[in-house]
Amino acid sequence: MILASRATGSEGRPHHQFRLSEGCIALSQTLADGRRQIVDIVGPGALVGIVLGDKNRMTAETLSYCHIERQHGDDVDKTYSAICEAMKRIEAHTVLLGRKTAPERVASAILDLSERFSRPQRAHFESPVFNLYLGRGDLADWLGLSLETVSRCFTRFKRAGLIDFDEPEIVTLLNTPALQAIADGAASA
Amino acid sequence: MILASRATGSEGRPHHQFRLSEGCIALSQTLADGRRQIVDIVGPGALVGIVLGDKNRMTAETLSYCHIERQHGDDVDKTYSAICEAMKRIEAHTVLLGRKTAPERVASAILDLSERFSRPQRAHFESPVFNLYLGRGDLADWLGLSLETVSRCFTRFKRAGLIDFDEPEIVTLLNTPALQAIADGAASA
DNA sequence: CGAGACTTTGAGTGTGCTCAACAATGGTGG
DNA sequence: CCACCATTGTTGAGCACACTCAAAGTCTCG
Repeated sequence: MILASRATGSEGRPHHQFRLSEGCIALSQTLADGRRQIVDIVGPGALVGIVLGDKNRMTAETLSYCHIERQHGDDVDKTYSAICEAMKRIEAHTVLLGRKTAPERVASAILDLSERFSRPQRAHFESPVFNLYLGRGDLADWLGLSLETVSRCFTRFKRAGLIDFDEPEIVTLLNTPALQAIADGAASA
Repeated sequence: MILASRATGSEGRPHHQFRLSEGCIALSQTLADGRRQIVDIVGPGALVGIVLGDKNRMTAETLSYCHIERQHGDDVDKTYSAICEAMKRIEAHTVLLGRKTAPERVASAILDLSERFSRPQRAHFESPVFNLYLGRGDLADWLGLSLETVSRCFTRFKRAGLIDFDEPEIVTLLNTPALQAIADGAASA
């Protein structure tokens, strides 16, 4: 499912924004020969169409059922803090893409998505379980890797007892600190 | 030379911004083991310290003599369009880091910097000459490559007659369309 | 049951990295 | 002025990580 990608004009501030209240959206760009890069994964609470000028053509793709609410643009403080969040995400992702190894990228992605999409836990002692809305191919296009490399990292983490999954999209975190160490580049693999 | 990296608090909009009127600044982040990623290169006209919350610790480093002016934060439209520009830059850079090859990255960087830092041309027929404010190492940290790879790409472009330089920081564009084709992934090398 | 989409796994290759030596430049002090 | 050192850039050899190509397995859906 493809959403209209332009929510605002080329300059000036937009008159209203759209807030994603539920679901998951991928914003991506594609090179001439088909190489695709997912620039941001938008989760609940984030604004959609923040700075979509007309220079950068961006494709927005829903990865689940989504619910979007209109938010008035004159609530400047809310808009500003949402932009802050988007900036921080993309800045962190820049470091990931420029300087992290494949396992580090996958670990970072798992932790990031788990924080943003984990289901409410039933008991405090249960391991966090969450739904990757992205398939292996989408993860690859987000993390700047190939599909196969992503898959290999997942099985590696599974064999190492850091995560578990039966269906490839439903992941259980078994050892969050170890994953965090890998994501930060402090552990080997 | 290191600037103070926080120009705004953690949330809400800042009361004033700083506009770079002259010079060049690199914004970077560093991993625990020293790997560095330059997240953005700020040129004349751009805002400094846009979304520097306290979560993402960002280092700002001047690469030349700089002149910075205060700009009032209540000029919302100006601020907003500057944020737009910053977003577009970092989004394009995300594609570069995630999906482009080394020569494509270097060609993109040369073109980007030439647009933002080229000296006024004396005659219309002269080839554009500009100053890379970044050294090879900084370019590497910006483009997610190693210093040596950046250097090799430069000499490759030089040998191919696409650019020229005697001092490694002062570059002349000899064949902009060919560079553009490489940057876009439409030409082999 | 077969078609299609997605994932996993393997084998081999290549791009870009690491390690290393050398050259060019500029600043400092004898 | 030149020797000395630090810094930066260039170039080469070899390697490794991640990619490409390929095949087989799983699941859903018609």
